[in-house]
Amino acid sequence: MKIATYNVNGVNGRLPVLLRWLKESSPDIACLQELKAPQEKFPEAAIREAGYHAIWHGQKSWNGVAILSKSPDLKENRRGLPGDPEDLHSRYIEATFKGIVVGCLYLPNGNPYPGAKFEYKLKWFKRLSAHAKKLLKSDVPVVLAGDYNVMPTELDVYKPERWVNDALFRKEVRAAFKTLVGQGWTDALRKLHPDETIYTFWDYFRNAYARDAGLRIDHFLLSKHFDKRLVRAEVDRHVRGWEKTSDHAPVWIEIKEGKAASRKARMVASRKSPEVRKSERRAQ
DNA sequence: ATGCCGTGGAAACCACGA
Repeated sequence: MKIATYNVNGVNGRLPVLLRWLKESSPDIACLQELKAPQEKFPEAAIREAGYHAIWHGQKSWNGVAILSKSPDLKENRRGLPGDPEDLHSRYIEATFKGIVVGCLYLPNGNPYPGAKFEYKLKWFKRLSAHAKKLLKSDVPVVLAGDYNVMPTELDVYKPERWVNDALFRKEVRAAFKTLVGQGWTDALRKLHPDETIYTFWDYFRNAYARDAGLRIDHFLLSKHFDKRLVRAEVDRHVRGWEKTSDHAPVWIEIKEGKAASRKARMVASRKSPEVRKSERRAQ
């Protein structure tokens, strides 16, 4: 099973590139970020034509996340993170697919530092960590994929010293990422490529892609259920070289369909919720 | 390394991204 994440930077402006990549890469699941489109302007028909079902949470002008799936067996769990009803940004959508929970996230950029946007980023990070902890506790296989807007270590930045006071690399943000991973998550790309320089983003200017002046900010965090199921983790970096392309490249993982996990998934899927049990007891 | 490019939306410029 192939699961991808791609910050498209405008789903309508990027549609030809997105469709070209979907056809070439053919992921089973694709998490998209930065749709930059209101709910009703998501290009659902074109994406269906390309063979994908979709759930999405749009927003006028900015943000916006979607999960695409070849199979119709994709059930939305939630949109938005719990913990702040005032937060109206479309930055999180979550679904269950074949017994796997897939969280698609677009963590706030946080610049400039210091400032309100940076504080918002840290708060959003805390809410993500709280939710991630609950997901781990549920003991269902979970994939948290998306644009985290964090370079976790110096290996993930072409020139670390230039980024120390940037919201993507500030020590508070790196610490937040470390705390999150410390709950028991696996950084899939790093697990399979421990010492490699890997980038997922290259700035549009200063010829950044040609100079390979990149950042690794798009990540896959996996629950322990995937420890023996993760087969590959790669960046489709050539896509960053296409005409009219996003400043991010797609990132993807390949996982084995493991029998144990399937049994587990079936068990979880058939488990009755406490509410259902309660109402059944009442009915007796 | 300062938004130099790119996107979207509203109004021929501005907000925002990383």
